[in-house]
Amino acid sequence: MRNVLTADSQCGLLDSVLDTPVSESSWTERPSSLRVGRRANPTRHSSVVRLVHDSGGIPYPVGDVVALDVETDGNKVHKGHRIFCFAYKSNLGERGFLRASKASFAWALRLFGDASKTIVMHNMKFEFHMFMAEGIPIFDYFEKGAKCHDTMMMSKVLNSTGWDHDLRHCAKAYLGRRTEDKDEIKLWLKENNKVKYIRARNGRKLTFKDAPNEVVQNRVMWDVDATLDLYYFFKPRVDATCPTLYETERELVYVCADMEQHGVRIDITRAKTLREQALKDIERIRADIRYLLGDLEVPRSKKNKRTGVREEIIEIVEEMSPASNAHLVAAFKKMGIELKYKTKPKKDKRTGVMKGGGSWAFDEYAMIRYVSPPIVRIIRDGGEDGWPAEKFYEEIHVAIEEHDLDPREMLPPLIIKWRELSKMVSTYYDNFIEDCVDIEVGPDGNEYGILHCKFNQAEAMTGRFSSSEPNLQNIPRIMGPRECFVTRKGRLNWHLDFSQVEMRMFVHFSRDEHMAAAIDKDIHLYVATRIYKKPESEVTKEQRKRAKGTGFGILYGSGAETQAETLTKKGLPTTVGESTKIVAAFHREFPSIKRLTNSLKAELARKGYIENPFGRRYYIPTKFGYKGLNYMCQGTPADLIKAAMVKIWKFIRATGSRVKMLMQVHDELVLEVPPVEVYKVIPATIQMMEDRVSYFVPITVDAEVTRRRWSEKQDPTDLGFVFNN
DNA sequence: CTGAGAAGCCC
DNA sequence: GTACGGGCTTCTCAGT
Repeated sequence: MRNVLTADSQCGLLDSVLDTPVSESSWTERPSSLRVGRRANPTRHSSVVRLVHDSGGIPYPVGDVVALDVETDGNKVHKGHRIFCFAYKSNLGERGFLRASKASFAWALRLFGDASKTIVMHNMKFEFHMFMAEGIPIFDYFEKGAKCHDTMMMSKVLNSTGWDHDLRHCAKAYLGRRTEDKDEIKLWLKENNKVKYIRARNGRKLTFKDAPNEVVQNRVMWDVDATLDLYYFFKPRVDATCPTLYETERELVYVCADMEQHGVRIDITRAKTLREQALKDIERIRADIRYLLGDLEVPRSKKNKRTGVREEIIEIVEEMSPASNAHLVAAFKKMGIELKYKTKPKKDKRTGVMKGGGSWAFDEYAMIRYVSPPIVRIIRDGGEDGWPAEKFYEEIHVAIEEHDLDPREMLPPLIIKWRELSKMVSTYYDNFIEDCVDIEVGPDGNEYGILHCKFNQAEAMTGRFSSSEPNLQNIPRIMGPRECFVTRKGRLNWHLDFSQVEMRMFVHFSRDEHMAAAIDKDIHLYVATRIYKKPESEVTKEQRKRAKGTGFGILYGSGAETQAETLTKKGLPTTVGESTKIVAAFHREFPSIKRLTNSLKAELARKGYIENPFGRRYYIPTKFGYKGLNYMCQGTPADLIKAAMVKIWKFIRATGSRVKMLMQVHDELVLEVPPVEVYKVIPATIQMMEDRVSYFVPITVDAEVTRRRWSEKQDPTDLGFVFNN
């Protein structure tokens, strides 16, 4: 195994670092609770790997560029995971490996506060969280001019359409590093986690912290080494192509870190109540289905290991699972429903290659086609309005009776409801209940907690954020989950959203005068008047819906077939012939769109990429040129809101405001505001988000406010707030 | 234990 | 000839 600490030492400073004696006490200060795979006395191999000890006198780097990386016992700071060691390497070749201790954090404090240093990290938001948990005031230092750089964000802005911006991929792609060394620690964990008695002894899975010193050191030194080299690789390229975009993303890391750290407040009791209710409903549906179906005979195929021949085994299933395709096939067959619809192959996101498809389909659209109109109507209405299970249930029974339908028609709607409910439980309620921290009991006796999610800056190709662990960007608009999101005590949550922003971008890039004139009214209605050549008063609701669907379809680059399918799925039965006509009419009325698409394709062919107004480049393979329009219309608002977030965050901090940013949902920003600050902050914020001059149509912001629950979002004027711009 | 496929939630 | 944009999570199943 290569020892990174003693390899290629380039200067005397390094030697002085390495010669620092390892004190016995520094190791006993924070003894690991574990001795797994570790030598009893680490000092014994200090002749092999010499350490910068953590008992004071840690050498401070002379080099002005310092790469930093931490190792932790988990990746959730709010769950108590902490740094157990970290490492650095400077541009002068100085390196060090530090165990977590008062002294080493004091060292880090000095470094982060040192405006003469450039600190380089890969995914620095993580380091920020971890060092802030140790008391290092990262945000204050930002304001005092400390410069932290993030090679992950550099990678992202240089290649927004790339997927992998983690250290492993960057080091491999840009530095030609071999990644086997980096994986050593993972392999160690994998091996040792397999050993049951080791896990049993500790009562938990092993983490990086449990790995032997050498393994940890090799890993963290590999990381800082790669990070530093990546910085020098990326820096000139960023400076040459997109310095402003990078600066926004870099500063935005602080904003995201702040949002993630603050978190949103959850009414845990409400989540528990809703969960219980959903489970009750599920139980009832389960019983009904059981009554309908009885036992199911489900064929299973297994390959014989020896012969390689497929064997069919019949499994008797008493309780079917609505998520199991095999169960559904058996259930439909038993009900005597002839299976008709198969799943379609889907494009692999990365390669664009068609994958999958060919199984029997049981998604909602397929289900709807198996039942008669009264049931379809209930499924549709119930879905749109978010009926409680009880009502849904009643309606189905009534419909069966009134229309004298075959009771077997109950199966599809019951499955749909079952899936919907279990989705609510496992994706939303369960996570709300389990992931909350800082739990407290409110004056109403309810339990409240804080939910921290991740906002990822380097995931979406267009430049949007994504959210995960848990994802706060896909909370259902109807039904229970939004009831669980509550304001903090003495705060209002303000939801500021860009109005019709994708459509506005559409108009901006196409320079369509007529659409521009209608954008502040009802754009979809206007499009309908043009497509159908009718005055507004004669446009039906359906026609408007079709026009709206067509607008989005074109924005997404879709053809007539998909349009027809999408509209039909949405309850507007449309043939391919009809949709072809509508799409043609759209292009006839708004020829600027075709021109725009073509010019973007031409730009792509010429340069190999297209670039949005913020300098974000999309390297799109030519065959995916149809995506260009969408990337521009989706990516531009993404950068617009990112820039606004940085401005707003700086404003909040500069004015000593107590406003906090809570979350971002693509075209919407949620701020937590003390009532006394509403007039000071909200108009200013809206102004920072809006842009009434740079675009062909003004970019405007709508505000809504929640006093208590997200599900009860209101118009601010209804609460007595009046803004006159 | 992992990966693929299906489903379903958001903008 | 080509075809609906961008995300995340959960569940099941089959083969490792």
